[in-house]
Amino acid sequence: MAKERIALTKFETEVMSVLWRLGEANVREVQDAIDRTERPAYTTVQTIVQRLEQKGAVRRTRKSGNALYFEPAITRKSVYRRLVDELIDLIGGSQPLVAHLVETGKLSLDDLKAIEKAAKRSKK
Amino acid sequence: MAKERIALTKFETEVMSVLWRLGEANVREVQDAIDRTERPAYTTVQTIVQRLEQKGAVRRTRKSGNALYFEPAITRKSVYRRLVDELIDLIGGSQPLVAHLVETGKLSLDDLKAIEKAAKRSKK
DNA sequence: ACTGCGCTACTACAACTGTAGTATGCGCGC
DNA sequence: GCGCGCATACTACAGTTGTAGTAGCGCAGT
Repeated sequence: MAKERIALTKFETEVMSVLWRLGEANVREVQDAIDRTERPAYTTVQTIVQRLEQKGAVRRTRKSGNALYFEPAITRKSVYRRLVDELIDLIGGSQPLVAHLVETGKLSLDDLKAIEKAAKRSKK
Repeated sequence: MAKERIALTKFETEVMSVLWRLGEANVREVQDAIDRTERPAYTTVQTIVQRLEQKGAVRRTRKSGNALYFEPAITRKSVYRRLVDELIDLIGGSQPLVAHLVETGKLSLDDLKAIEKAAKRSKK
């Protein structure tokens, strides 16, 4: 699957990032992995994970002690695609998006070259 | 100004896009310019414009008949920057973002080259 | 001057989000 | 075998967002 049209909020996406990184985790581990000055309460993270479960974005894998473990049920790529598509829509094309990145210094010409090279390599 | 940290929703951004394009418009014109199968009600657009006004993203310019005209009070670039920054944060860097674009075919190598060229030109 | 129609201003509201508390259950250590 | 403590399940709630209705005012044409 991973094709599902699941819409994630910002925070939900953040939690998914953690799960993609860790592969599998319980709520406590997710909370610990969240990188913020003001870390959300345990139950807050829990709620998010629950919502993700309802949406079908994560699934339970096992139980250790009385703690549940979760893993992603959708791919990082499918989520990124969605986010990127939305932004492209808003900005009006991927070219303008990248142009904007370059203009604002978020991306250097060297970066572009590196990406090009990598792309060429993987293409063939 | 245009430096303001104004957060816009998707729909608000859509309306801003129209205003950036038209330069100035009344609610009716904005509604007409919105490109959707299911066009929102006049009053819906009106509400959004009002919220944008409250947020300081647009300002009234004049009155014609009894219709108000609005113009953007923040720049396209500042809004894009915000959106892009958020996405980059989520994805973890602008390089991965562009790489993703290339991978998923949203951007061709030729596009990259074109951008590079344009960037080089404007740089000097 | 009057009236009708369009526009604004105000109000409403349900769904979604971020945030967290409470209650209860269950496994582990003693 | 029992209780402690952490985890879960459920509930709550305010702010935001998309969506739109209604009331009423003020131009524009007669």
